[in-house]
Amino acid sequence: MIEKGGYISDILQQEPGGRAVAHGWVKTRRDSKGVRFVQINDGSCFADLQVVLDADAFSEEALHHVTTGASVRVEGSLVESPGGGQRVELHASDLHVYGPSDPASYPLQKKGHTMEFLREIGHLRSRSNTFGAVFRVRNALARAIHSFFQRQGFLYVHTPILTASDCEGAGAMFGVTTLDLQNLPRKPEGPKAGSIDYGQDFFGKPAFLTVSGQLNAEIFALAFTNVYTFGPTFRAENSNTPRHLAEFWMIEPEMAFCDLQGDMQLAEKFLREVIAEVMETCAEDLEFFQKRIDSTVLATLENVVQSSFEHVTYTEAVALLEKSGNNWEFPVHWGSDLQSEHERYLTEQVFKKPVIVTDYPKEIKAFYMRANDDGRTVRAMDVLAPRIGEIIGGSQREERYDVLCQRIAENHLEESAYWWYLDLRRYGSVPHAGFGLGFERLMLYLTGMKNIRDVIPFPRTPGSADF
RNA sequence: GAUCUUGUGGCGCAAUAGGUUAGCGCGUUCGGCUGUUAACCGAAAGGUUGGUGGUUCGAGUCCACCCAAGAUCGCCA
Repeated sequence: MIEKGGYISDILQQEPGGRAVAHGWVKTRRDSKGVRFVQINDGSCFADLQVVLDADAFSEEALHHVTTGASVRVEGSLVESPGGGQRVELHASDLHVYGPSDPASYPLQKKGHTMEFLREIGHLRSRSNTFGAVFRVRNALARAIHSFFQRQGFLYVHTPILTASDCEGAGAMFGVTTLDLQNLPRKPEGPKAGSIDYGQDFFGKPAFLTVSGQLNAEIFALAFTNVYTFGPTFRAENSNTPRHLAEFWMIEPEMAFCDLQGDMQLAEKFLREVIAEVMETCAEDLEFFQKRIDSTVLATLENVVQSSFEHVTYTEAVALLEKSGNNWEFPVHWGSDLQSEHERYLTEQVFKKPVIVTDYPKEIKAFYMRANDDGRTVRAMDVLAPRIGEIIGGSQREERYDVLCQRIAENHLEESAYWWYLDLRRYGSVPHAGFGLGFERLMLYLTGMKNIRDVIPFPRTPGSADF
C-alpha cells in the first residue's frame, strides 16, 4: 500500500532535489518532440502530479499504454518545474503500467462532462476532477462533524438501522423481511385470519429500515446528557427532486437539560464551525467549486461563518409573506406549512442568509414537539438555507408525561406502541431538545453542486440503485 | 404522485415551414509542430436520429403509446 508520505499530495509538498515514487491514474498526456507530459492523480488532492518523460529515455513502445485512465507507478527525481502550472514535477527514470486503459472506449475525456452522463458511469466518475473534489469534501465534512461534537463532549451513539418499532412515523419505510414473498405465511384463524403472519418473520413482527434515530437518541440523551447519531437513514417516499434520496446520511444531536434556545444555538454554532473547518482543510477543492460549479459558494460560506443567522417565528414569517405582495402559487395563511416558494423568498429575497423559523402551529408538526403555552404552537425550529431550503429540522421535545399522552391521543396514535418513550417521561424526565440534519443537504450547500445524487458516492433514488 | 421539457456518432450540440449523400466541436486513430498545462495544424474512422405503431409520395422533424433522463411541485433531511 501507499504509506503516508507517498501520496501525490505529499510529493507535491516536497522540496525539489530528492527522489520520489508516485502511483496513480493518468489524467491526461501531452506529447512534445523531445519530452512527454503525463498528469497523474491518486485522489489524495485536487492537483495532479506532472510527470516528465524524456523521449530518448523511454521508447514509443514503453509509453504505448500510458493513456488516459491507465494506472501507473513512476519513479524519478523531483525537480523544480520550469512550466507555469506547478511548483514541482517528477522527472521520470522508471515507469510501470499496472493496468492499461483503452483510450477508444474509456468514457472520461479531458473536457467537461454533464453530471447526468457521469451519473451513468458511477464506477468511474470518482476519478473526475469534480467528483474527486466532492468526495474529499464529503470526507472532510464527516470528520469535521465528529470533531465538532467530540469537542463539545457529545457521545456518539450508534442507533439501529433495522427497526421493528412501528412508531417512527417520519415517512414511508422500507420493509425488511426474510419471508418468502412468493409464498407468504397467512394467519389461519382469529380476527385477522388471512393476513400475513409476521410471527414467522425474522423478528417475529414487521421490520423496517430506520427513518430516524431520534427516538433512540433521546434514550441515550437521558443517560449521557449530550449525544449525537451520524448514520444512514432510509425513506421509501417517491420523491423525485434534486434534494431527496431514498438512502441518505443524517446527523441527529440530542441534548438533555436543553430548551429550544439551546437547540438553535447549537445548530448555528455547528454549521459555522463545521463549514469553517472544511474551508480550511479543503481550500483547493472549494476553489474548484467556486470556479467551475457555482461562483457564489465561497461568498455564501464566508457569510455563514461570519454573520449570525436570522431568527423569526412562524407567525412573523407568515406576516412577512403576507405583506410581500407576491402572488403565491400556494396562498399563505396562518396554519399552513411554508412551501418551497415561501422558504426561498425568506432566505433569498428578505434575509439573504440562513433563517431559523420557530414556533410552528402544532397541527403541522410531530406529536413529540413541546407544546407552547399559547396552546396552538410547538417549540419547533427549521433552519432554512438559500437555494436548498430546509437543511435542519429540530425541536424541543415534550418532556411532560401527561401532555405527551394527550398529544399521542390527538394524533390518533397507539399509546402502547410508545411505552418506552413514555417511560422516559416517567423516570427522571428533563427538558431536552435536538435536531436532524441531512448530511447531503449540507454537502450541497458546501459544494454548490445542484443535485443531491452527485454528493453521495452511490445514490439510491426511486427506480435507481445502480453500482 | 402531478406538471413540463428533452432523447441525434464515445461526449456536448446543429439540422430553415417534413424533401436528396444528417452537420459542427470535443474525444479517438494516423501524420506534422511545439517545455506542454481543457495546446496548435492536417487527415481519417465513427451515427442512420430511445422503442413500437401510425399519417405522408417522402419523417430526425407530425400523431399515439411505451421507455429513459432532467426540471418544477408535493413529501421531507
